Amino acid sequence: MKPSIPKGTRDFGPREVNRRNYLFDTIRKVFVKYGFQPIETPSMEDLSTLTGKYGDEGDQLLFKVLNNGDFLRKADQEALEAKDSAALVSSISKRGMRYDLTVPFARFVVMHQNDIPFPFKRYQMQPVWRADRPQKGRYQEFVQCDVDVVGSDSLMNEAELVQIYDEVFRDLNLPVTIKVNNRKVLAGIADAAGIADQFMDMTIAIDKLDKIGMEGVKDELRKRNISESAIDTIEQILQVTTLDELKPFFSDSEIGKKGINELETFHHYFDTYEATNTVSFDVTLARGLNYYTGCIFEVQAEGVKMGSIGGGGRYDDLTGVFGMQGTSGVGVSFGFDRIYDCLEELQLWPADSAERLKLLFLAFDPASHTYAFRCLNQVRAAGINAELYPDPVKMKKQMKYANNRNAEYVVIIGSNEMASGQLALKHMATGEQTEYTLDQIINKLIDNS
RNA sequence: GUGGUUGUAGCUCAGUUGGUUAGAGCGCUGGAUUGUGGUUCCAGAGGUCGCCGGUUCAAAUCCGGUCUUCCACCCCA
Repeated sequence: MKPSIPKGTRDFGPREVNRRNYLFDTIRKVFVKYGFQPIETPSMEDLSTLTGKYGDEGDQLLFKVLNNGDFLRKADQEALEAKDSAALVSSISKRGMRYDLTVPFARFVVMHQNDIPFPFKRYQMQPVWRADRPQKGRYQEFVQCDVDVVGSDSLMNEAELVQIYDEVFRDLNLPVTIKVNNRKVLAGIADAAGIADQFMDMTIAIDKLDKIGMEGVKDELRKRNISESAIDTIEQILQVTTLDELKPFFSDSEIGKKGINELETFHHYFDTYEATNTVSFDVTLARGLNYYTGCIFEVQAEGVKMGSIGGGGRYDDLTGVFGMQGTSGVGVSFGFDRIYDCLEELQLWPADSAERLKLLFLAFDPASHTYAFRCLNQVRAAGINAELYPDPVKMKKQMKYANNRNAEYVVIIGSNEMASGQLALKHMATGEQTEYTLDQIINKLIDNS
């Protein structure tokens, strides 16, 4: 048979994995510096944990795991008869692949509430799965790196999370824009326009401003049955670029005022930090997931055509659905694979991101091959990563392997070297070759590593 | 989920209105060079033309289906 892998999934070779590890390490280092602790959760969750958390579209994108055994016999026979897939699902699938890391985290917090300290600061870097139609930067299996704080209402957390964004992308040399808004400000806009009941329709429309422009947004609002007078108000508000300009619109909206107040408090903390990247208030930022209730964030890479590479915000009561009321959380997510794609496109990989082979031994004949093997063990005992070409074949072939492995040094051993104990150490990049004893070689490689 | 797009050697791609044995560059293997890689020269291997079916004397080429890729929606990381 011809081998293949499912759509939207990828294999990663040594080159990719080395680079992915560099990216993991860079992100993790910042998470740890800010005091976050790692957790991991299973790839599968009970389907009941996942369904209904991401809206109707999200539910459709959930990968469901078929029950084992004779699942059709136990299936809902009515639904089966009627070919009603939606109704059938719950009787033939009790598990699903996780869709993000936030909902499993909420489940984790509730299940382990007696074992974890609050506020609980956790990070998590694991794959998630979505049955989306793949495109560039859009996969069915991809990794998210999440940091969340649960059990603290302080806006200091928001400030720290944006700092984490800034530091990670600074360390990666990837210039980004971090957009900040607040869900309560959006509610205030709906208030000001007198359409509080059409809040969702309004946010969906204005979220598209970047893409379809002001006229497009107005059309979209009309399509969603929003009145002309409300559209006028919304249009005026969308021109706003600072919090102060926004205030007059919210004179009668308590929630709007609260939103502005939260953003001001956020800045009170955040402005003490010197950011490398652009951090800007953006009234049009809405973000889809409906569980956000406070500040919201989104990260856009500069100079790459790519969807958002990160997003997050505050949710006042995410653990509520699992029976733990009144616990607030705030968190942000890094779109690992999209960031990888950006770094790839902009060629931002550090030169040493690949774990290169330090030293490769090459031998001319069987006798020197065994001799080289003894040398190899001494070198490894000193902690230097090294290999011996497994057979004393033609030197050209062995040298070629050294090139392919990107070996930094080779040591060539034949009868002469065995007799004198002086080994030829060759630096592959320069071609320079000098004779040393094995001890000298070990010292030299330890020094410059 | 809707509409479109793509698929030919390991990789990047040619391939005429349907017409002999499907090509190139790079890579790979061997040799020039019996103790030294990246350059050069020579030779060689490697393809069920994504898959299944149809039309035809004849299909990489036309038609249908399917899978995959990418794009626009939708949504999002």
